[in-house]
Amino acid sequence: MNVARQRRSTPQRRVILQELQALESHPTAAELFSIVREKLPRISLGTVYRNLEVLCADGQINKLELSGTETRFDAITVPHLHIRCTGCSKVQDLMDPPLIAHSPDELEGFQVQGCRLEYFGLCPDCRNDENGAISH
Amino acid sequence: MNVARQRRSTPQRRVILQELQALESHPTAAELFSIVREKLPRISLGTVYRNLEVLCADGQINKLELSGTETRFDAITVPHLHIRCTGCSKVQDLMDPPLIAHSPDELEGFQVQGCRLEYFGLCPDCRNDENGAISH
DNA sequence: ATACTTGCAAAGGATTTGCATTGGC
DNA sequence: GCCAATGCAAATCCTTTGCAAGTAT
Repeated sequence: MNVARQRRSTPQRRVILQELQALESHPTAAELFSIVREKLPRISLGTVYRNLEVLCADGQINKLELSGTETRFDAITVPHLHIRCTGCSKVQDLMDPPLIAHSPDELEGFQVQGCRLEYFGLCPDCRNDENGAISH
Repeated sequence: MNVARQRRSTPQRRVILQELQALESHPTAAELFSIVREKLPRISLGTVYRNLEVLCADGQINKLELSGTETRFDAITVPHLHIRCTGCSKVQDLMDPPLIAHSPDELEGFQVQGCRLEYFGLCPDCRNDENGAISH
């Protein structure tokens, strides 16, 4: 069994949470690292990863494991859907999703724990780029 | 612009596709590598990755980029949903999904290309293990 | 004082890539 | 013969981990 470890309040953990809450974006660990480093120049990337893990475990933030990209994090605790840009990889909350997925308790023998519904496409900026010139 | 490269038919490419089509599972590149190696002992993992990429580009197989795990591949070209076991990471097709996600053409400024709906939970085997003893 | 946290560096795992060689066409 | 494809190994990218030192409680 998992013995619940008691948490300590450290400047690192506080700043990481605070910066994440201040962002409306969904940064990767590396992005958050460079933001937090402005406040705490000596912080290490490992500490960021460890604290993101702890904050997730405590339910203060969410880990977004979207398709095929780096893990991203957000501080919004209410369930919501995301759309990811296939051009620039930006992830945005969907405020007005076309449908909300629901999870039955059981599916074909599986005990269902949840589901993930994620849209992807080109964000407004990348649509313009496509119209413009650059192809990949 | 992408100049379409002409494809050659190699034993490696043929066996990779054939073995993937013969599987009802959704193997990772590494799993497929060890299966294919029984037929072609000298094949390298890099070749498997490169061919999976090519076969995807040609629409003969699909890449499954599910939450936070390794990329998996399947040879089923009709759209369908998946459920992933959070215990053993097995991925199974959902033959009778509780809902089918649909994609509008546009969402909040994004040009929608598609969406992914994925369930996760404990597969029958892992449910038994939980009831048994082991906790992580 | 205890034991959770940190910084640092090294290790890990998945995937990609450089390069000389092989082999479809 | 040309150039795509291969095998091999090294490189890359993201993430985790070991460890000694630091610090919240």
